[in-house]
Amino acid sequence: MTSIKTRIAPSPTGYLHVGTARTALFNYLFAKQNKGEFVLRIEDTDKERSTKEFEDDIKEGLSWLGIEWDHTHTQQAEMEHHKKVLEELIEKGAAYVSQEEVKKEGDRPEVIRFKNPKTPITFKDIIRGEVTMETESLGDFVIAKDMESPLYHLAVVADDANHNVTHVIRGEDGISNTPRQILIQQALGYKTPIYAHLPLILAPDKTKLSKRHGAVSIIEYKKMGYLKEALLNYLVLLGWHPKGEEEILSLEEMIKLFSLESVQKGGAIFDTEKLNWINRHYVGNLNESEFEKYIQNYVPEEIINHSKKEAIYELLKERIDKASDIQELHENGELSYYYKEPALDTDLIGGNKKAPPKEETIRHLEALIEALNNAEFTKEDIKNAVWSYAEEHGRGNVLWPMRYSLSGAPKSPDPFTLAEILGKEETIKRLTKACNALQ
RNA sequence: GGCCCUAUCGUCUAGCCUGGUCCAGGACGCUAGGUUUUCAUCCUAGAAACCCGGGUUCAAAUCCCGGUAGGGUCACCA
Repeated sequence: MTSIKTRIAPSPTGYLHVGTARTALFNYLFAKQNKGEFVLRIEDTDKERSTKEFEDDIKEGLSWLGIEWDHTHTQQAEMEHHKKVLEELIEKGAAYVSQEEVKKEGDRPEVIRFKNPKTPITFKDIIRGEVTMETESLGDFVIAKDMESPLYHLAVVADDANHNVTHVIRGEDGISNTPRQILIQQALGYKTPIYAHLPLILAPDKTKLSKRHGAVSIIEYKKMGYLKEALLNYLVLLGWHPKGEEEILSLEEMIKLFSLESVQKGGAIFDTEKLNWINRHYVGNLNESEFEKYIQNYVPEEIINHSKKEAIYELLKERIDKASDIQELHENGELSYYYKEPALDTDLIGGNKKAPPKEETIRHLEALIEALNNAEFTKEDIKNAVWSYAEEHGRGNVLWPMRYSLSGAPKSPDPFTLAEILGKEETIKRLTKACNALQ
């Protein structure tokens, strides 16, 4: 049995987007679980549009995700071989130099066309079964601009054969290219690889991902603060599902459980909500130091230098889906109260809806100040100092003013945690200020 | 338009090959309730789907046929 080899063959004319990343992942998974090889081939035959920047982005994205390739090569480096294949094709009479009408700028008067035998092509697709296509309408398609400039179909066939690629796992948009490639393989006497055409990842409007809709670089997801484990986990669930009901999977588990045969046929819409949920799950598993490192570029200085930053981080952890959410929290004023005395809206001190008369709220605040003056300042002690009073006068009536006085925000963590983080002096100060504001 | 692919809750999907155990299961989201005020977390409950029409069969989400809908692809791009 020959050993299995798969490849991901992106062209450096665009970023590594989620579609390509998912295709790479499936290729990787299939190769690894079969103890085979996974290679990266940069398809840069289009010299005008290929850039180093995109090539770097593709490699950076794959590396970040942990999708490691065993070998890499560019098609530019295969030029000599392509030329030889082209010559062989012409020699065999399977391709010919064709005189062309120059229709648009850049057109050449002479190109190389494949002599299409126009026989119907049937190929085996692991995901879709047998697929048959007529090739009549393809005509004598162009396979090279000249002997030095092979085009996609020729290069793909030459490279896959030359590098012994056994399984071509690619997006469904490649399915209509397959007959052309098989025709070339047959003319050359090459073995046809086994195909598997993956369902497309769709934008929310059910169309193919495009530059204006979702086809951004994977690196952008990294910048938004998505964890690679989460993105990988979400991606593997797009078009495939493990047998059991557990959806949270590590790369190792994916390699073990993945099955190309059970890949879905229909396209899958990319759902940011679920990605966020999965990311939140992985964020929750981060330990203290991992979490601190994870959010370091998103947290304001004041929090980083805060004496109680560990406690604040713990709170932050359960309020975010991804690191960049912290910036949003900050902009909404849900962070500044940890280090800065908040501005209070006197109408909100008593409560956000059915607030009791302010005389009553003043009394509660005074009682809180007195109780806290004599308390130790751990969360537990604070709660104990205040709890029976709050029970007696209505939790909402007492605890809301306490919480709001400390945070100045309609939404925030509970007042005990807040008070502990602020410390006794600052807590009493803010409570007193709220009390005075009501007079 | 030609060729091709696809069709289960809003979304990702299990089940389909080997018809009955499926008045269709899970997850995200949503709704309601609960957990020491608000927000978040967490817990519990709930609403929510077999595209349509024929056929085969005692029995169809599952098999067959036909529609319909959606998508992909038709470059001297990859």
